[in-house]
Amino acid sequence: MISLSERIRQDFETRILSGELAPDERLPTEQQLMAQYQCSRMTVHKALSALSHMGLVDRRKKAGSFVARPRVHSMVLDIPDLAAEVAQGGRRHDFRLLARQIRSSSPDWPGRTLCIDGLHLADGAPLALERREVSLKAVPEMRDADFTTQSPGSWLLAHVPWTEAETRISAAGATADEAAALGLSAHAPCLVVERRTWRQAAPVTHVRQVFPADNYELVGRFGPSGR
Amino acid sequence: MISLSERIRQDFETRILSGELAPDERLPTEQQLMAQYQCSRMTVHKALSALSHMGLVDRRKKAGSFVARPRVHSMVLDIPDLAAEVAQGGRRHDFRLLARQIRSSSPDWPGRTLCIDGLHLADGAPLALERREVSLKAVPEMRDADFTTQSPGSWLLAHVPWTEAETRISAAGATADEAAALGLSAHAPCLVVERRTWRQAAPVTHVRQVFPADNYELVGRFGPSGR
DNA sequence: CAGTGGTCTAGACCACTGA
DNA sequence: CAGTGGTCTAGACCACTGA
Repeated sequence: MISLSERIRQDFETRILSGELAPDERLPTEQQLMAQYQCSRMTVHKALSALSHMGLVDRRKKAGSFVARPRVHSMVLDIPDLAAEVAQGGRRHDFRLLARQIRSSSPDWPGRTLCIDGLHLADGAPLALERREVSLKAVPEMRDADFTTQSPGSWLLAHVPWTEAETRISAAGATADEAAALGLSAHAPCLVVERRTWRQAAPVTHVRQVFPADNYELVGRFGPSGR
Repeated sequence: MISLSERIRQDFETRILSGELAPDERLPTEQQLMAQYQCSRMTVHKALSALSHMGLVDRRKKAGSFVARPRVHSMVLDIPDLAAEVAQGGRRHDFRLLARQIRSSSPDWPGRTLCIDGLHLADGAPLALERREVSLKAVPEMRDADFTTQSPGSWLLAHVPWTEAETRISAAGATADEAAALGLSAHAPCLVVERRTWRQAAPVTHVRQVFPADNYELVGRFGPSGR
């Protein structure tokens, strides 16, 4: 059973996405909607406020509420932990540790950092090559963690609470080292996902994951069915 | 001046992201927060409800509100129209029409489709190669549109209201044709952005954009600064 | 069964801003 | 300056579910 405010929100979402309400068209005022739906102002306000938050409606004081013009496709992209994502697809995930070293302080990284190279495998086949730096100042416990069974990403997800993150997605040709580790020919096209995370403006980790093309893609949706 | 409910929301966001409140830790009840902030229940409810919507907090009846465990990094990726994005970066955008034809009905596309090949240029340099199919059944007016000045993407954004969309991001080596059009060597790594859009479950357009690697990247953020 | 969150009401005051 | 949306209050009833 959905709430009345959710029904009002869905009504207008449907009418906007169907084109019945065109961009720049004015929606009824909250007063009119109160009469139409026989409910209090807070209930219609919640519905219109949610549409405004979604970017489907622009609300302006005195002027009213208007169907927004589509400008960008803002897409919600879920980037889960690789181990979780592979497991959800019903495949077996393994992480093979390739190298591990501790580096001293650098301009980018105050304090010592743990540098980890590893390979993600899905059902035994190479999925992605990962190079990660972790600040031991931010996460000292990681020095003694074991990555033969658990990937550094999974470890961090389980041991470090919420962080701020920036993700960059690009393409690149595999370097000689990357090609060798992934079983590709040199310069083979790859998808590169790079993520930096912080806690309180202090860097926690920086990871670069290289996926052979045609082996991985990111999918995002926008629309009423998508939520 | 921010509202009280927004301040409450930010207080808890900060405390969660800083780690002061650890995953699974219980937050105060709405009753306790009413006393603490000297406000009504609706005000604290709005704040906690927003945190729940953001995924930072899990709320369960009778049990209470708890800091959520980080699982995925859901990242909001804005994929604007290329012309608008280039212009925003202070560069000049041009679209060069390479081919245009009308195809008859196919299994994938009921009704005739308009097929457009073109090249996006930023300050005169190739930015992306685009191949697009548009359903003339859904958008008959497009048959007579002029794409020497405006790209098909900009035209659609201006003439077709909200759609549902699915975006896929992957990497691929340039085909011979793509390489020639973009001035690359064959098999050069490229970022591929593919988007399908619908209105009322009827396909509107399908576009595949190929960006030379190192020429383009997608950036998304998660965190308190990001909103 | 009692505590908690989800929703709603009927009112209020206010800031903003377009007619 | 009057219409509109933003926020808040003090209450209510209810569904859910863990102690």
